[in-house]
Amino acid sequence: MKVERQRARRDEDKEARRRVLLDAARARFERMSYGDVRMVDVAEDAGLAKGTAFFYFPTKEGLFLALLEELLAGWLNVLDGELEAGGRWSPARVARLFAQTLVERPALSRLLTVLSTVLEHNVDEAQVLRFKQMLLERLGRTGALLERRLDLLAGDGARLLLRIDAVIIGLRQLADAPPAAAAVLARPEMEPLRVDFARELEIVLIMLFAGMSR
Amino acid sequence: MKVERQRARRDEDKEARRRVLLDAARARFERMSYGDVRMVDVAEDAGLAKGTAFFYFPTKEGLFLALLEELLAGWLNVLDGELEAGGRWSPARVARLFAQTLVERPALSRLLTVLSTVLEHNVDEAQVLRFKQMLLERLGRTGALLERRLDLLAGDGARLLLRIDAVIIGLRQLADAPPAAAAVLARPEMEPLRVDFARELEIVLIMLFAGMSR
Amino acid sequence: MKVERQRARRDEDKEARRRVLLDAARARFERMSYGDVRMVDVAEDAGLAKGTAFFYFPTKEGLFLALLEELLAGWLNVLDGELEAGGRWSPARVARLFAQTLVERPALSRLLTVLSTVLEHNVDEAQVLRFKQMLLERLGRTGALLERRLDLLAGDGARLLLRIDAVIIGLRQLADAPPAAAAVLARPEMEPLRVDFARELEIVLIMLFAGMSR
Amino acid sequence: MKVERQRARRDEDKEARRRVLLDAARARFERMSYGDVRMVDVAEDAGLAKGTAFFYFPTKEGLFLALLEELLAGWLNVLDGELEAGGRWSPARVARLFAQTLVERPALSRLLTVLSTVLEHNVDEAQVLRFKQMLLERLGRTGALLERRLDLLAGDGARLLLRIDAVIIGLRQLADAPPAAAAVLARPEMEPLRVDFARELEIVLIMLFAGMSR
DNA sequence: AATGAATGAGGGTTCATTCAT
DNA sequence: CATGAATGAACCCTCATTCAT
Repeated sequence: MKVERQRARRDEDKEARRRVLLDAARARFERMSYGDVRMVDVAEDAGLAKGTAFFYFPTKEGLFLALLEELLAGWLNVLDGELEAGGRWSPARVARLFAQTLVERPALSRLLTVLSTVLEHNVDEAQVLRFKQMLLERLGRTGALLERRLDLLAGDGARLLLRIDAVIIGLRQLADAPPAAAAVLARPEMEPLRVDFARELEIVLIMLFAGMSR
Repeated sequence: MKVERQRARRDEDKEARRRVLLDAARARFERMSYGDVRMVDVAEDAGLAKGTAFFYFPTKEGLFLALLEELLAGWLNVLDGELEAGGRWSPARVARLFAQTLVERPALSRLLTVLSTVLEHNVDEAQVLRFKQMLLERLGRTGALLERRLDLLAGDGARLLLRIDAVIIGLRQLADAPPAAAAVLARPEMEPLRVDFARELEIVLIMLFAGMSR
Repeated sequence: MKVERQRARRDEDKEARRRVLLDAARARFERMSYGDVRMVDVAEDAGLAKGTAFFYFPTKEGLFLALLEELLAGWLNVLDGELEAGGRWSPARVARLFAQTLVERPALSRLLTVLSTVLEHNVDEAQVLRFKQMLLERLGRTGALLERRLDLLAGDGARLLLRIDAVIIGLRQLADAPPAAAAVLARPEMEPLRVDFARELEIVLIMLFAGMSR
Repeated sequence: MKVERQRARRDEDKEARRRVLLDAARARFERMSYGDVRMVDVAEDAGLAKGTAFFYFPTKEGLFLALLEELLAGWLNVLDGELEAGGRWSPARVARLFAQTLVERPALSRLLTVLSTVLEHNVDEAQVLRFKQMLLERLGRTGALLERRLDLLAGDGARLLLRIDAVIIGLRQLADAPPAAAAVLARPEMEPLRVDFARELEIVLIMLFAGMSR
């Protein structure tokens, strides 16, 4: 029990600890709901004691907000990379890009879902500010690429991304049915109410793009 | 202390009890978050004891799911009434109709937000079934009207409504910023991240409609 | 585990529950420090579940403040009874009365010790008010008796009782040495620093009385 | 971040470190309760890292016990100086001396209050022994002066000081009302329960002296 | 000596839900 | 039906202390 792990003295070591914690948090979150993830478990998965986790992240919300920040930035990086790459871009291709990359990142869309309902509570303004600033900047950057690829008016890109965000959040919730709901939706007659996240996202995005083009 | 209130013997009396409970629940929910609403308070607002509330609604989630059911049906009724009424219908007018009627029903969109994350947990399958069946039917009905007013293909109406649902959920969450987030968003440079629910909903719906027309 | 005890419906039954909880609290407190007493244990000693204890007392502090209130009132009752009884009263006899009755009530003086440091925190003003009002009234009553028995000026009785309270608190703390201190005090040369609560209280009270007489 | 501060090699340097820590501890303690003072803050106020503080003082209790030791010795020094100085000494003058010098040292009386309840826990016997020996000796010295000034029997001085200690502790606690209690005491009718530390101490000491004189 | 990561015990409180009366 | 006791799971975070570096 007293097996104290090697101490992280250097900044890079500390960064490594954050990494492990973030990874552990994501791993758990991918298997269960936010509420079911317990800090003790995340810490232990990371090979640390409970208190140590709080040394690196001020609160549970802070930990997951940081995770969201990371996942979001990573995703936007990928989007940027793709969008910058040459080739012909149709709205459909853009939509597919969004849908596919998101399917590969289930934790991301699910975290977006709890951002305003959970993560932004019990986190100090400073961290929220940092998050929003990152968001603002990245929305601008990716938005600009979108404007080019979708032939939008200047400034419409970021706005569109915000709307895409809303659609992601909404569809994710519709698609993630709890057990009881899933059972009901399994009935044949309920087919019209079933939502396949990726498929539906792609469709709605295409609709959105069509509606936004000049 | 032990003054037992009059008992509801007839079905209509019992129905009245449910009414009062639902109204009390809505009133509280309009002033605070779902988590902050306590069953004791709802019961007492309704002039009943805590235990009695559980006689009429099996769980807290059940109570609010019933409330959502009611609000949703009421809202769709209004939509139906409007959409059936004559006059010329442009996508913009439909969008405005949705946005305006929703603004008048803040509890509705906020409940939609917690439907899959909260309400459908801890509720028996029977109630979920009832809810979904109602939803299915109403989506069909209102969907048909939409098809007419927006000149959609047969069957697209219900699908569109589901997508509208997603947009409502997403925008509502983006618009409802917790204190810390609200403070950050108040900064001038954060303007691009601010979301006005009604305004944005109207815009997105118009985009959606445009993208869906044949 | 689900052995639900009989429910206290009538007020007298509820009063009985409070009794049991207060007794359990006192029993534990007599064996250990305030901090070491855990609510779970008190509840279980009382044959109740943890949550039930909080039904009867809002906080741990509230429970012990109620206990102090009771012990204090009981003690003052006894004092009143004795002081009212005929006979000749010398300051020494009064002092002895205080000392002896307090020795029989170890929990009382120890609770007085934590009153302002612990109990009056985390208790709502209403309960504090109730306590202080009781104290005020009882100080007046017992104070009047003291005036008669010690031949004091009118009004000096209550004031004297407050001072006695201070002395009780101070001596109790000096007398209750923690292990490490007790070990040191056991050394022969430390004799001058040892304090026997009852003995010392009696002496100091006599001094106080002497200094207060007209 | 890793800027190691200069090391204290010579004994006088180490002594200086202790000084700074004690001063920092007192400064914090004067602004908040013992429990609210955090070791990290004390250390940082002293320009040291948390761990370093524990190098100079084994425990938090140890730090504050050392502080009490110092304050107490300083106070007794002052008392001695005054009592030794010529002039005529009445009990009232002695009482005033105690009260006034204590008012100038709020931390002292408040620390006396937590001596047996907190400080003497979690401190090794050696430190307690040192403290008690100092106390014993100083009580003897100051006691002797008191005997002279108050015309007491030989040996009564130290005993009296112990009793004064008790009175200080008790009155300090009665005088320091927590918020809720302070609010209640502010009511006009509660006047009889209000305690002004200095004023009351002076009075009680005079009573004590009167009661002790041969 | 100095540092600051690492540890982990520690506990009161809320509230949905149940069920004896 | 109504009531309101009774239940008990659930849980984050602080902070004194240790000790690897």
